[in-house]
Amino acid sequence: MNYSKQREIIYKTLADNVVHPSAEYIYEILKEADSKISLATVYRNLNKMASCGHIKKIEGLEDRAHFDHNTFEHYHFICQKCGKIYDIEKEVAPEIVKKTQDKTGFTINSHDIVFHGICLECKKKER
Amino acid sequence: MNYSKQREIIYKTLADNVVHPSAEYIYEILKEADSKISLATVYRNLNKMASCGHIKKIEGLEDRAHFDHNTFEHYHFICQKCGKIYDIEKEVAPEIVKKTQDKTGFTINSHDIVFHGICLECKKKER
DNA sequence: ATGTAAAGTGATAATTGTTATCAGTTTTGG
DNA sequence: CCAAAACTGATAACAATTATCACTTTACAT
Repeated sequence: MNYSKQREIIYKTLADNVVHPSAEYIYEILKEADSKISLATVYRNLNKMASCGHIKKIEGLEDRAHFDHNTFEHYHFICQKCGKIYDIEKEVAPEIVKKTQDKTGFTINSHDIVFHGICLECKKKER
Repeated sequence: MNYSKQREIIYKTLADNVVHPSAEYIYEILKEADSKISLATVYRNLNKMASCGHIKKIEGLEDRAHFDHNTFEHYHFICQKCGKIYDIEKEVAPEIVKKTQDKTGFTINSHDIVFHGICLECKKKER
């Protein structure tokens, strides 16, 4: 994989964002910063970085995919009210890979956990 | 929700299938059995049944959604070789909801776990 | 430095899974 | 049996993502 200026700014934009942005969102941010980048380039590079493990692709949330520069093993929570995505630490499911491999005999290369519910902020607002 | 013949055969087709079919797959099976059903009807009814909890929608696998008539809480494993989807029992992640709620203060309404890897059958073939 | 092959880009067309629309049909309860 | 609500098939529309392609950059051997 060769170096590319575009890939670099895409990664930086991803890493600087506290949120877990979608491809479109990153594209909009870069457009505002008057970069002449193409949406296709954003998709291309996010996918490329995801498939080589440099970033993480979060699928199965709504309709769009989101990306995460945090490659530590962790999970995600999406608020059904505000749509915000939160990180959940892996300790909530200890030894889940070992247990599943032992039980099934399958080889597990990766796993994803997504929680749906209402976040604290939205719970406070509800009252 | 009114009765409909189409919904009934869609549910039967889903329940009779060991696999976790997609909407398209169910549509093909019904077409072969010379039903004049429409693809839109298949989608409509799968989604309707999913949202009332009669069946389960499995999202975030590849690009298409899959459906499961097994509504017991359980997880899924998708084989990266053959694409087959297997059920994983919930015991691999005990108390995951309670732990996550305690840790975050969020309210969790649902959660999904998807494993990716190689199933036993494909592992045997590899040798 | 320079030439060349491989990799990357922007612009946009194409694809794909899914949903919306709508005129006509079926179901339901009084 | 009748009206209102729900449902259907056919197909258009949609939205996210990917493919295409002519052109530009990058890497690196000479």
